[in-house]
Amino acid sequence: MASLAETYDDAPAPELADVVQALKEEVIFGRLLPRERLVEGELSDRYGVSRHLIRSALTELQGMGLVARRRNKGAMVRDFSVEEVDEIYEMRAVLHREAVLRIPWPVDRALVRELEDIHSRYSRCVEAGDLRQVCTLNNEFHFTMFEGANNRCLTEMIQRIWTETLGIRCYAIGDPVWLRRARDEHAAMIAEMADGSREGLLRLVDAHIWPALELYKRAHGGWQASEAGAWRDAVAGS
Amino acid sequence: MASLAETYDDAPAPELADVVQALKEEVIFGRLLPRERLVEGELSDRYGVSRHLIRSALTELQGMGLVARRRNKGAMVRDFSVEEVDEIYEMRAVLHREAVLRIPWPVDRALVRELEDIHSRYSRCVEAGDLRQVCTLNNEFHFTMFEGANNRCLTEMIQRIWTETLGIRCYAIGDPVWLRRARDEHAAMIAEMADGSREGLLRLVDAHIWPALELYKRAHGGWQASEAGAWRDAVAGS
DNA sequence: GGCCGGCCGATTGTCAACAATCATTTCGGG
DNA sequence: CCCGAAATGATTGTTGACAATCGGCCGGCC
Repeated sequence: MASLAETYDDAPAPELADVVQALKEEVIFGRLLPRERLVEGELSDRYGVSRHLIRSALTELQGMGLVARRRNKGAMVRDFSVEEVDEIYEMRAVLHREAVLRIPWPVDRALVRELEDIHSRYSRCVEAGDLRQVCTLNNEFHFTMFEGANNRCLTEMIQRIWTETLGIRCYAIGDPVWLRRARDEHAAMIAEMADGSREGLLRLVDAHIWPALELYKRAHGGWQASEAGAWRDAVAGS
Repeated sequence: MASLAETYDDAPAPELADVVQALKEEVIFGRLLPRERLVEGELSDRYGVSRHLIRSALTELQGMGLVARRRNKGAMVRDFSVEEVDEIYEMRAVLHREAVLRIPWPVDRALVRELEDIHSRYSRCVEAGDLRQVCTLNNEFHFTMFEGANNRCLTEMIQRIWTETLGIRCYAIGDPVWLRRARDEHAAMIAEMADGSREGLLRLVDAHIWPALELYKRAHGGWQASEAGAWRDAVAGS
C-alpha cells in the first residue's frame, strides 16, 4: 500500500520506499524486536544510504505507529502494553468488520478468482517455507479482499494498523502451526465468498486476527512494564 | 492531540508544532483553500523559520492527510473528489459511532460536568464571535467526549480524520447558522449523556457531522474534477 | 563511602550550500 | 504563423558539516 515514498505518484521513487520496506521486514521477521534501538548511524551504514534517508524512513514508520521516538534520544521499535494491544486489536476487528460489511454481496466472481489465485500461490509458499513470499502474498490476499469494500479511507486505516502491528504479528509469522491455520482460514473465507453468507465471512475474518495476538501476549508476557513507561507516549500518529 | 512534534514527550518541543498548528489554522479558517500551493520558500519567509522546519511540518501534515505532495512539484492543500469525501465521511461516522458505543453508560458525572464547562465557554465564544477559540473549544469538546471511550487507538484514528477534513470543514466554521446549530447539538449531546439513552446520543453524534459535508459540497461543487486528477493519488498516509 | 558536579563520547537535530528537476519562455526553423 | 527544442528561472531534494543534547564516567568534596 501507499508509503510516504509512493506518495510521489509518477517517479520510480528514490530508495526511501526500499529502506522503509527493509525495516518493516526486519520487524515482521523478528530480526528487530520491540524496544530495540534504531540508531541512525548504524542503519545508514548497514543499508549504505545517507542518514537523511534513514531519518525520513524513521519518520514515516513513526507516522505508521511502528516506531517510537523521543527527542534527542532516538528511535526504537515500538512496543505495546497489554492495554494498548487490546485497544489496537479491538479497532482492528472493527475495521475488518466494516470492510466485510461493505463488500458488495454476492461477491464479484472476478474478485473471488483473484483471491483464489493469490491463495494458491500463498499455499505453495507455505509448503516451500518461503516466509518472505508468504508475507507478501498474505498482504496481497487481505488487501485485495478489503479493497473490495471500495472505500479508500477504510483501506488506509486498515493499512496503518497493519503496519503498526508488525511488531505484534511477528511472533505468528514464524510459527508453522499458525501458518497452516491461517492458510486454512483463508481457504474458508474464499469458500464463504464463493458460496456462503456475509455473516459467515464476518465470523471468519474476526476469528482470523486473534491467534496472533495470543501468541504475542504469551511470548511477550515477561518484560511488559519494564521501562516502557517513558516511551509509552512517544509514538506518532494522528 | 498528538502531532509528530508532540511525539517527543518531555521537551517543550521546538517550534515545529507551532508551524503545524499555524498551517492547520490557515486551512480551517479558509485562508488556505484546497488545491492551494504550498511553496516551501514562501512559507519559511512568512513564518520566519528555516525551510527545514517547513519541510518537516509539510511532511507531518502529509501524514495526516491534509497536504498532498508530488515529487519535485511541491505540496498543496489536499482536495477531495466527491467519492473521496463520501468515503471519508462514512468512516468518520463509523468511528464516532464506535467511540460512543464504548463510553461507559451511564456516563460518568465528572465527564458530563467537564463537557458542560467546555460547552459554556464554547457558547460564550460563539456569541463573541471568537472563531479561534470556538475552534479550539470545539476540538476540546469532541475529544473529551471521545476519550471517554478509553481507546487510544480509536481516538487517534478520529484525530487523523479530524485533521484530514480540516479543508472540508472549513466551509462550516465560518457559517454563523452552522455555528449556532452545532452549539445546540452539543447541548443536546450533553443532555443525552446526563439523562438520556445511548441510542439518542448515537443519533445526535451521527447527525452532527453531515451539515458540514453538505456545506462543502455546495461551496465546492464547481471545480471538482478540474485538474485534480494528477494529484488524486498524491496523498500520504497508510 | 556515597553523593554531587562537570567533562566526554555518542547520538540526534539543524542549517546552509549545492544538485536535480520541473515549468515557462524564448528563439529558430518550417 | 505555428511548432518544437534549448535555455532560463523557480522550486524542490540531497548532502555534508556543525550545533545541541543526552547518558555515562570520573574525580572531588562532604
